[in-house]
Amino acid sequence: MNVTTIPILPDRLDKTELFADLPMAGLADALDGARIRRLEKGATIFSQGTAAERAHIVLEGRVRVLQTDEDGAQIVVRFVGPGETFGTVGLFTDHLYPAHAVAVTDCTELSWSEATLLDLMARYPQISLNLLKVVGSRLQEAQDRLRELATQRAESRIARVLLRLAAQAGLQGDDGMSIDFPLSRKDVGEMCGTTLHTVSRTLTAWEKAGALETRQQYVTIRNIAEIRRYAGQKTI
Amino acid sequence: MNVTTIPILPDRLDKTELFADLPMAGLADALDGARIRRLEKGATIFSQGTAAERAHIVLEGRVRVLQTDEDGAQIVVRFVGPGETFGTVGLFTDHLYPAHAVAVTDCTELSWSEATLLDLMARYPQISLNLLKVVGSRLQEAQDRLRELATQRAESRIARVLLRLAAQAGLQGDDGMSIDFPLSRKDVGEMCGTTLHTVSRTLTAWEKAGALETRQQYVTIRNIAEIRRYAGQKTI
DNA sequence: CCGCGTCTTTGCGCCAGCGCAAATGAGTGA
DNA sequence: TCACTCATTTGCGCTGGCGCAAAGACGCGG
Repeated sequence: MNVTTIPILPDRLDKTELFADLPMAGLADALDGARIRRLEKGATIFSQGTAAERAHIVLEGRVRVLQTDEDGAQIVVRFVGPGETFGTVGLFTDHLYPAHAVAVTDCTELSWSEATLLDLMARYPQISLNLLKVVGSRLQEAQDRLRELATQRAESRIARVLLRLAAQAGLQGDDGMSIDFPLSRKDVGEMCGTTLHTVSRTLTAWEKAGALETRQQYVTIRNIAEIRRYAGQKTI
Repeated sequence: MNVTTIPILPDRLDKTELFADLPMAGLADALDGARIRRLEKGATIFSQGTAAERAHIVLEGRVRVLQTDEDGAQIVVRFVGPGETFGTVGLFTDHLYPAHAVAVTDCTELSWSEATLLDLMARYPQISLNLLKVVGSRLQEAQDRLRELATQRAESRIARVLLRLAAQAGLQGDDGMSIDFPLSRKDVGEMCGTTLHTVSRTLTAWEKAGALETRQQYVTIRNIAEIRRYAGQKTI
């Protein structure tokens, strides 16, 4: 391990979902068993259906997690940002990754083998609780999305995707809140069960209404209250 | 506690998702802290948005878990059967039940207070692993449903709901596999994001094709291969 | 055995948004 | 700077299945 990075890391681990609220010894042990990697934009971290052997955390950058079905249809499960955990569910179920993970930007990633993680969990039970909280929150979010997809129209689902991304990865600037990673119309469509065409039409309309601004692959929300209005809109 | 029920229960607890693979002492401890209840058909077990204070297991009968949104739109999250856990995610996230739970048939239910469960988890780490497996599986299933809802047509989603229910609650009879609890067209619609009308039309068509039989609130699959065919069907 | 509430079926019209297609614009590597 | 690739926009026609409405069918309680 690189001497210069060691002093920084325990502190950063403490700010991750998985290792929050651990005693210092636990952070040190966790670091000890970690593998650290730099990933270039576009790199595949793991593929759907392959053996799930490691638990992962993003330290820097952004990772897209997506599922494919037999017909080639894709959905974006989520974007994973600094401090967030991904690729762990498979360790506790069928030992297969249920999705693909790809670096959207250059990333720094930490990971632990299954044996190391189980050992850490046995020694520091807080990790189990953290993991339950993570998986539980993901489940609640998935169920919210299911309800949206089943009951809301495309426009309001698109608005909700933007709000969710802004909450997770929004940078407040003086011209509004911008989402800090490249996000195509196709990504948004695959996050809310519609086509890139519908997303494009909708965003163009909102841009004309002054609620947001877009550059290629980037979105800035100018008027978040307006977006909330689109999101909350009844079917009527 | 009733003397006659005690000798039976440790054995049955061992067959639940949550307490599988525990040492005998753990089963006894778990039983010790459990509250057992009989519930009549139609009884509400907990309501969405109220404080989540207990973890639940169905011993007998069937429970419907459903979510409502502000507009009154509903979705059925799942049907919970014997041995299965429900209402636990809230304990690890925001301490609110994320859904309603209602007895579909007369039920026997066990439950544990949060403090008791945490204490059991500390003493028997296997419980944490079991819980992670349960929540992880639910998450995977939710994500599969999301993908279906986003990419498949109504007919194939209806077929998949039937297959899932048959796998979970199917009784093999000589005339086919029947789902062992009352299931209305509305339930099916709310499980797969369509209306009871579309479900009715679709099931009628399948019944005419000889793939299944329905009585009021009950479905028997006569030809499961045919249903799989409907499920796997491309968009074309 | 009758009445009533609930579940189910079925007809009909309509429209949100998909599928297809093509043009334009932005970013990148040589 | 040019060529090429990928993202985005926009037009147009079509249709799955929703919304509405009303008429059976079932089963339960009295």
